[in-house]
Amino acid sequence: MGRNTEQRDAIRAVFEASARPLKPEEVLVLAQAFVPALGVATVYRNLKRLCETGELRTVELPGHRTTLYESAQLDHHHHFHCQDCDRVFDVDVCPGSFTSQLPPGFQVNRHDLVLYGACPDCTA
Amino acid sequence: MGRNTEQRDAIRAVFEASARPLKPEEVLVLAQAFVPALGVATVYRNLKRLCETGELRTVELPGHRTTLYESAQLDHHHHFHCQDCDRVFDVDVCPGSFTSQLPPGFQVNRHDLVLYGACPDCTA
DNA sequence: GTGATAATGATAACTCGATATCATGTCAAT
DNA sequence: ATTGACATGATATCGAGTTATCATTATCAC
Repeated sequence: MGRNTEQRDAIRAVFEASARPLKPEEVLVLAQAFVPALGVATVYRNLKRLCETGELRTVELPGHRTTLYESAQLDHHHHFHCQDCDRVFDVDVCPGSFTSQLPPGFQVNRHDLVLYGACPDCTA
Repeated sequence: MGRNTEQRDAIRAVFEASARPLKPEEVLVLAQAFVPALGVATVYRNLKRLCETGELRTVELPGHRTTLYESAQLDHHHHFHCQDCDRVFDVDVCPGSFTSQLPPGFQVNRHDLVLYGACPDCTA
């Protein structure tokens, strides 16, 4: 169980080359540069599998109808969502912990921050 | 243009009584306590309308496939999502703007912050 | 190389939130 | 009370995203 296929390698390559989380649809298009005949089903199958093996992780962004995926090896970071082109970028800003500013009893394990606005391509 | 209906009043009442953002489906069920025959289409029509009149606003939360709605009279705030009981709380913390910390060209209009952890009830 | 079988690709089918349709009901100005 | 425009409710429809089906292909242990 677990054969290596060129399709899966293509999908891995796509995530190594990407600076931002990707939708399944984007993965499909990008990976077709390596394997033109790649099909949708294979993309979904492999995204699921690569998450199970810990190579990828899911990213859930507000307002996005679909789940995005990114390499699981990335450091803690947040996301910038361009309201014009709808792409999502990784950004390094982080507001830090909030536990001290919350009412007693609230314990923060994790936080998600999403910035919305215009990316450099769309500002121009 | 603009008649008052008991359906719309019921939907208003639901939001006044709610301490958290609601899905259209939740609004439907809750408002049916006032108007049992209330239909889905009416909920969607009125959510849209109430947003246009400025009474409600939309809230987008990660992991939610649908748009949520809340009263527009609430001050700027963020949300705390309890991972145990799955409830969403309003919290007053705010990380402020980030534009200065971003690469040039990124322009921030808005941000969403979601904290995940345990609420007072679940910490005990 | 061979063969068992895992993986793929094309496509149909499904999910589910949201919208469109349209006959019926209701609000409110008169 | 009348009436016409607006709102409603049941249902069909839409559409994006995802999954299921299944015949075909490709991987890899041997």
